[in-house]
Order: sequence, then C-alpha cells, then structure tokens
Amino acid sequence: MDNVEIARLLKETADLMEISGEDAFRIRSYRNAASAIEGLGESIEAITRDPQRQLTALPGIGKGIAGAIEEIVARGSFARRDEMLERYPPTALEMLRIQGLGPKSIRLLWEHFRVSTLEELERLCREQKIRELPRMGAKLEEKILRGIQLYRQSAGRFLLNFAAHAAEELCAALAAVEGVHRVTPAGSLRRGKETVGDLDLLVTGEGAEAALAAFVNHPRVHDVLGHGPNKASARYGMEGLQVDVRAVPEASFGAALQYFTGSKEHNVHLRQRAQRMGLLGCDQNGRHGAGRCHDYRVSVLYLPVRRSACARSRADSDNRRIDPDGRAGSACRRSALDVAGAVGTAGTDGGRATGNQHLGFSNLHG
DNA sequence: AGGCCAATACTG
DNA sequence: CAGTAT
DNA sequence: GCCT
Repeated sequence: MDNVEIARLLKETADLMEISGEDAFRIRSYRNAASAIEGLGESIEAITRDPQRQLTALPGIGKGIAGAIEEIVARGSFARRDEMLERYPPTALEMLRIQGLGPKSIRLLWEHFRVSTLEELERLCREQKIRELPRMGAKLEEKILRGIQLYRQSAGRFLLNFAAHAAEELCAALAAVEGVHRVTPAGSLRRGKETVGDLDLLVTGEGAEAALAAFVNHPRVHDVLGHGPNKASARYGMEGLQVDVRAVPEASFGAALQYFTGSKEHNVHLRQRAQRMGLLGCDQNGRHGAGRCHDYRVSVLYLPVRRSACARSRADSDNRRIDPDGRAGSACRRSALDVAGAVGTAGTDGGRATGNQHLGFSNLHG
C-alpha cells in the first residue's frame, strides 16, 4: 500500500467524522497524520513491516493512528472507516467537494432526505425542497446547483500543473529514443487550459515507432489501452492520466499539431471557414494535406497567427481578421518542449492561470 | 492535564 | 447566531 | 487523536 493511498483513507475518514459531528481536534489529528505521511520520503508500509521500527516514532502519529495504519496495511481499511462508511452514503465525500456544502449541511441533508446521490441532490434543489430546512434558502439551492455543475466539469480531469509535469517527463523519455525527431504536446495542455482531460503527444522521425514502445514501457506508464505502429494509449501514474502518443510523418507535423491541438470546436469552426472559402474540394476523407503550413490560417484562411489555437469562442474567432500591424503573438518564445510557447497570448479563455511561471509559461501577461 | 491557526466576509 | 469559504 |  502506497503512502498517498494510506493518507487518502485517513483523510476520507476525517471527512466522514466531520460529517458525523465528532470532536474537531480528533479529526484534525487524522488530517495531520495524513499530511505527515504524504510528505514522508519513505514507505510507511515498509516501516510497518520492519520489526525494528515503530510508526509512533513519526511526528503526528501516535498509538491510535499507528493501529489504524497497521490495519490498513493488513486488510486495506480500518474499523473507524468501516463504521463511517456504514453510516453515510458513498457520495457523502463527493458532496463535501461541492462548493457551498459543508459537513453540517450534508449531515442535515442526509438526516432529512436520505440524499445518497448527486442526482437526488440536484432534483431536491430544482424542486425547491432544500429551503424547507433550517438555515437553507433559495440562494443556497442555486449555489448547490452551480456547485454540482462545476464538480461534474472537473471530474476526471487533471490540473494543468500535473499534466505539464507528466508531459515533461514523457517528452524527455521519448526524445531520448534513437531516431526521434520531435516530441510535442498537443491537446488542451498545449492550449493552456486550467484542467486537462487527457494528454496528447506527437512524435516524428524514423524512431517514432520505437518511441511508442518506449512509452508503453516507461516505468510510470501502465494499463496499456492500445499499442500499434501509429498510436499508443496508456495511463500515466497512480492518478491514471490517460496519455495518447501519435507517430506522425514529418511532412504532416504542422497539420497534425494544428489538428490535435484543437479544440474540437475550434477545428470544426476552422473547417467551416475553409469550406466557405472553397478550399476543401479535394479533401473529402478528413485528411490534412497542408503539412508544411502549421500557420495555414494566415496564408490560406486569412486569420492572424497566434501561438496557439486558444480555444476561443467562434464569435471571437470570427472577429479576428488579420490586421495590418500584424501584432498578434509577437512576444512569444518556445521552450524545448514547445509547452511554454504553446500558450502565447492567452486570448479569451476565462480565468487565466496566474503564478504558473514554474511551468515555463513565462509569456502569460496578466 | 490541557492546547490544538486566526481573522473576515457572506448567507440564511 | 451557525455554517461555509477565503 | 497527538503533543508537551
């Protein structure tokens, strides 16, 4: 059992205890122990199995939690946690993660309505039942509804920060393969979105196929979903970020990068524009012939070059004809991994990420 | 035995 | 005032 | 619950 996993069980239990209204200081102890374990550079399980050592020697871990940890290592859970899971619905922890709902409200909701799923919660809000409870009103119903939407949007996605680090590590590994020309992140990572659903990497060069093999054999890559000569997909890290690596001919690199950077909506829009301009006649099968011009928007579609297709709205895109000054995206540089330069002028994406210099996004001006 | 991060704003 | 968030 |  992994340290992070053990810490997670402890934190979950703390959350449930909070819902059940137990002593706040005891709860804090669970959380303190969890964070101590996360920050430990050494395997807790190994310590547990070593008769020479004692868990209670670690700061934040006393007799009680040491016992819990031993139980976790032995059977994957511990008494306190089992008891809590028995008392509250499985979604209790999810509910805790939606904005505007805290432990007290969740408990109240459970006591009165036996809400056990987000769908039920959503329905109660719509049917205006929430306001029947003390200290809850129409405003909270709205807030919960928004919170649920937000929660669903972020579910299964990963913070840009995490994806960027994964990309950096994988790119370095693949670039080291003999005969690989370039390895470039595409997709929403390249668009600089705050969260990323999966990671797309493009590889060129005669070593591309070997790079796919290196990818699926990478130590932090597992659960290979598919592996052919042109594409491989697998999951990365314990978090299970899905990564797709595509081998593309050098000649198609530009078009491929454009296409796989997306967004999908953006591509649809570009395509419609091209269609309108009568440029698609010879291209029924969805292939992209214009390999040499990554920036075919400028040369063919008369759109200004920006360092990325930054997922702006189509109306916005429509309004950006090229302008004579040609001042679009002039101050951009490219990092070795093509991650930094990918973001460029961040356009109209809502909520620009700030403080991300450590990712190499040096050109975010905000 | 007794402390454990604190201050502030918004909502109901 | 109680609960939640920052 | 943990720590002093």
